[in-house]
Amino acid sequence: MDFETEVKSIKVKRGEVLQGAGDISKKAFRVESGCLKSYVLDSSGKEHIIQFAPENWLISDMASFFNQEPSKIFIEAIEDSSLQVFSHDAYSDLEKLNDRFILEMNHKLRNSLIASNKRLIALLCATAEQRYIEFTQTYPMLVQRLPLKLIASYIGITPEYLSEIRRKLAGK
Amino acid sequence: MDFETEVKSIKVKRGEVLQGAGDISKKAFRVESGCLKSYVLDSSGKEHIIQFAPENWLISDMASFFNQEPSKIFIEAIEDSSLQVFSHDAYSDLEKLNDRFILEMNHKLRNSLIASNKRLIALLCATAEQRYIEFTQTYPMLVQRLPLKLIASYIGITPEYLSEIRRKLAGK
DNA sequence: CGCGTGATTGAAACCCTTCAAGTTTAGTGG
DNA sequence: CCACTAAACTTGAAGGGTTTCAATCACGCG
Repeated sequence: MDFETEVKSIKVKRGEVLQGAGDISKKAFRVESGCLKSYVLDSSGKEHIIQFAPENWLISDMASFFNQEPSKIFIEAIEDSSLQVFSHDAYSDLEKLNDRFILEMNHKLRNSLIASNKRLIALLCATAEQRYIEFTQTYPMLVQRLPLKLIASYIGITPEYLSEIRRKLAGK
Repeated sequence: MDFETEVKSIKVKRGEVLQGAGDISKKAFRVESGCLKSYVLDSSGKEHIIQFAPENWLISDMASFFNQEPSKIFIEAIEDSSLQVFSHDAYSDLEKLNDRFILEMNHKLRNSLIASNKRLIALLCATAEQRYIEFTQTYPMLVQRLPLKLIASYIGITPEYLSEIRRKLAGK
């Protein structure tokens, strides 16, 4: 069993849901082209975006994928996309057989954790306006590419308020 | 060079700062007894707690430790504590020499990432009251042990407002 | 005892949300 | 390629959650 046999490529259309809350995640995705999002729904049904995944990003519900417990996260295509799909079994095998794979995964996990903590700090420390500015600096491509609505959800505010922030910033 | 030679134990007093913002982190800590916190200061100088580390927890500024870049994070003892200290060099050596160590670290990183994402989701989705209730359920020991002020900082609100939440919850 | 730190309370102010309406933009089928 | 419709964006007013500030109270420790 080698790498090739375990990883397949698929194409999905915008709006397609690859994983729903309640599922036990059996798959992780690497985006070849297009863009995905992962999100949760709060108690009032509002969507909160956890992650965007444009080209070359990995996306999965780690809690569900690694611990094989029911997911609370949705993964959905926000553009027509082409994806590599990693099965949980393939991941386990690679982890057992391939030292270099583990070390690489180690570095990816680290970087994800650093990024996650950075976002946490922003939510704790920064105002909505500061978070928006930081987002535009960190992901300039995504600002062009994504609807305002999704960016608002990512930085933790309403689209209406982001609209107001933009107007204010434009006026400077 | 083996594990023992690289890890030493130290004792620190409450209030002692083990790492300051601006430092390049050369150390990670495992708490044997006592409790540490890590935190950042926002632009107005207010403290926001990233992590508590009671017995058996690891604490470090991962961004600085792994990437050897200047830290934005403070690490400070909130009780008299006894610590194991891991140097960055020791970590690098262990990573090169010891497969089992990498795999273990892999699992720890995963769990940290899952926890970090969980907290992110709480900040995005839940009200302050819900976050406080979740905190009391997740860390019942810490609720006893820590001053309200620190818990407020951790869940991202002011001590005054947490006080109000507590009164309201007690009234039920 | 008295001092300092932490907890509580209340009032005013602020950030952000909600709701509702109107305008623009983008996707789709004829 | 245009027309139609749905979706995205903007705007404003009202309201809620949270902060700020200031004052008071409780308490552990020297």
